[in-house]
Amino acid sequence: MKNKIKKSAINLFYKKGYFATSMSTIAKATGIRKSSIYHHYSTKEEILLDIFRTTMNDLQDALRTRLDAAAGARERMQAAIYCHIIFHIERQKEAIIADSELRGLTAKNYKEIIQMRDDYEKKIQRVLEEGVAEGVFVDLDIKVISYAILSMCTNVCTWFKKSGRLSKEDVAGICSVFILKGLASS
Amino acid sequence: MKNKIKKSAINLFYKKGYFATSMSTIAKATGIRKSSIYHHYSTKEEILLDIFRTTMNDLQDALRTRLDAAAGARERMQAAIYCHIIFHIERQKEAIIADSELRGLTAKNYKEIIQMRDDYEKKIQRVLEEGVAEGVFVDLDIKVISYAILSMCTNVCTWFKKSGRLSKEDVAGICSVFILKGLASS
DNA sequence: GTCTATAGATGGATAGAC
DNA sequence: GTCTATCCATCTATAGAC
Repeated sequence: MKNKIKKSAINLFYKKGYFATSMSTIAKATGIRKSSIYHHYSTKEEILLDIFRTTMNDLQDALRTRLDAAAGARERMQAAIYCHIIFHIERQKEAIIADSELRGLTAKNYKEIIQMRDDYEKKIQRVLEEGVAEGVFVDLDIKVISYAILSMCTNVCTWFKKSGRLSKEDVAGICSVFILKGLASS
Repeated sequence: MKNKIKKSAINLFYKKGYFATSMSTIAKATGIRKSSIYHHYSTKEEILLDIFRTTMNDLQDALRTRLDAAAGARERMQAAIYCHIIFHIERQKEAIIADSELRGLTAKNYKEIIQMRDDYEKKIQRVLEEGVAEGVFVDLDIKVISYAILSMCTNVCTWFKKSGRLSKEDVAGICSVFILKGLASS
């Protein structure tokens, strides 16, 4: 049941946003009364936090697995781009929530999630540093470029349409070629 | 006074988000009672719409001016990147609102703003097409690459810090070099 | 573990005096 | 053009029965 509530919340937060979604709407979508939700979650924010934790953890795990399986900065960057984009398409709803509902978290929870996001960014920045050290990437501003890459790959979840012209692998391929060309030292 | 209300709303929508901001909070920040707001705006949504219209119009105007002053696809793309990034830093608060509060608009207003955004995107896509036709840009997926470029340039407003290491021109320069390198045919 | 009922606060918006 | 006062809906959350 806890999972049914979470799924309803994901759909509603995705469609209407966190603050525009009420506990009674979540309850209705789940098929129970709103007071019953409080048996599983003590506050509305806890539902949001649960979604954040799951999403961020799964994203971290996916990246770790893909990075470990690749050798050399160029291949590792390509693996990271594919992984990030495909995750943000497959988990489109949660990705949009994780990307736009940070303001729904109070200080303590906010810090926890920001920490996870920072760790993730640092992994990408390390791959960029490796590439510069290996001489396969041109010398660049690691911070700005890492934000640029993550922004364009994250934002895919806002415009990608499953019924559209391109598959998720197509999009990952197009972005990957563009980014790696921009990074290349030669 | 209408402008004072708008400025308070911009600060609050930026800090807390549209749905988490109440009319009474806007009134308090403006130094009037909430009923007085309704003499200037008939609904809360109208305040948001006013912010959207102003921001989008100013952005459109800025791009038009900069594009008209540049010749050749490469220079025109560079002008667009600088223009877009510097606008999103100088008007950081409004840019974040315009980028994240679309769900606060009801159907009719939503369509109006989406139309403006689409027009803007098409201008960027036209520059990409020019570049491919001129042979200065590699043959690429215009739609995906235009979204990629706009995503990374728009998102600058979420991480840029005025007290930070880099000026807005620095950031525009770094992104511009990266993007133009990724686009170049040679 | 879900229910009915309700507390207690706050939301957007309006009426009418000045 | 701003004020006081208020309407009515809805919000998050809790109490206590079953």
